[in-house]
Amino acid sequence: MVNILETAEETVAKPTKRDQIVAAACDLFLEQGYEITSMDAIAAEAKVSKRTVYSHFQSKQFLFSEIMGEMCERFGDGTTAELGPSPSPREVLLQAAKFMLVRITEPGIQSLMRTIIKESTQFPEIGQRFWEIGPGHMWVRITEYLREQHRLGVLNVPDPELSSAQFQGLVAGPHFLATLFTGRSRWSAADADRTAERAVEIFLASHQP
Amino acid sequence: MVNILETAEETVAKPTKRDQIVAAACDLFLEQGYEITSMDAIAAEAKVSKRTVYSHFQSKQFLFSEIMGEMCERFGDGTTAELGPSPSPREVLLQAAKFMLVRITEPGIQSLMRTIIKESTQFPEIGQRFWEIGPGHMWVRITEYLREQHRLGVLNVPDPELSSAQFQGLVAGPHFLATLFTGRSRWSAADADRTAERAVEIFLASHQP
DNA sequence: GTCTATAAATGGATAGAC
DNA sequence: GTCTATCCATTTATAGAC
Repeated sequence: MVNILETAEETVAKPTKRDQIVAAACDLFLEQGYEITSMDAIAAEAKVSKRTVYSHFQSKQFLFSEIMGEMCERFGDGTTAELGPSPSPREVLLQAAKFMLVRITEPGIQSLMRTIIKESTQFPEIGQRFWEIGPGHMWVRITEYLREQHRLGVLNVPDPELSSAQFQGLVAGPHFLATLFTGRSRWSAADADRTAERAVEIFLASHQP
Repeated sequence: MVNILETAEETVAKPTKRDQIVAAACDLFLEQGYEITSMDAIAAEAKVSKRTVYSHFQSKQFLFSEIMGEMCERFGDGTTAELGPSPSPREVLLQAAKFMLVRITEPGIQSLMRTIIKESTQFPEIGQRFWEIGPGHMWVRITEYLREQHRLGVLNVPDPELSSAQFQGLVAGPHFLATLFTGRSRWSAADADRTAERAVEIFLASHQP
């Protein structure tokens, strides 16, 4: 029911048929997954004939890939901000942790991640793309940041790649694992700040020089 | 191609038709997921007519639910061992961490988890069951253990539920996150021991009284 | 229990008119 | 670009013989 993807330009003007199709497909794919969602259902939801869908998107696979790719890009926006420069590692990591948690706890994003994980065996390029833009990108950036802090002697991080992954696990774990299997977690967006702070505390306490 | 589920009783005797069906369905469901796998394919893989499949399992949903439930049970075996009593929290947590990593890095289990995540919107009871038997069970046990250690003054764990989840994230994160999206991780089963040790170190360093 | 054959429904994709 | 109507392949599930 949540529509993440909206055409940026001129949301005021009445939506074109294509927009309607994209919105409908977006909702249904995220809600049900690729296989279950039929082109009939998309056409119906978009209040458009099935032929119109096919005149805009040559196939179901193409439509799905197009939409998911676009959503990955949208998801990536905002993760490009630099990590620091900031006075203390505590501030930098806290900012990163909070950013991750904001992202992870958005309902739309949860559906997106779930759908990508679901279909990543059939559409590996989508999983890869999301990884590179989202968690993978964050992992690389934190890795580089930690490596630098280690070099400067501010932190003790002999294996920055592993530490970076552990940081991500520490931050995201509580909100993530249960959600994947049961659909809900003990912690919600309201707990995000506290979770972030606790994660950073734990991480820093064990990486002092 | 990996068959996790095998009938425990009399694996020596020649497999019954039912066994063949179960084995085939197991393979195909884990490999392709619920929707894509057809009853035709299962019958073919089991070298049995489709009618025979239906005489053993009343529907595709039933077959899937039955098999996944059974695999959850098998997965749960071994997680029931007690946490401790052991001299040091380090030993107990290390044992738990290694156990988790052994489980997580098994190829068969990865397929299982992936399939459960995929189908947990359609079959929520399966996701729930797996959670309760697997990660959720571990989470509860570690929570209780940490609560007790806090009470005894051995560790400082003001919020055992959160700490338990963080411990899981710390241990599983590196092997888990990338695998879900890209299908492979930078760390493999060979790194498991080191990952476990590092996770326990980090956790303990930040929970000293 | 097991098979071949088939029913009944659905889904992806297209034809051709407007 | 858009629509109605339709083709064709596939899929779940069942009938009835052995």
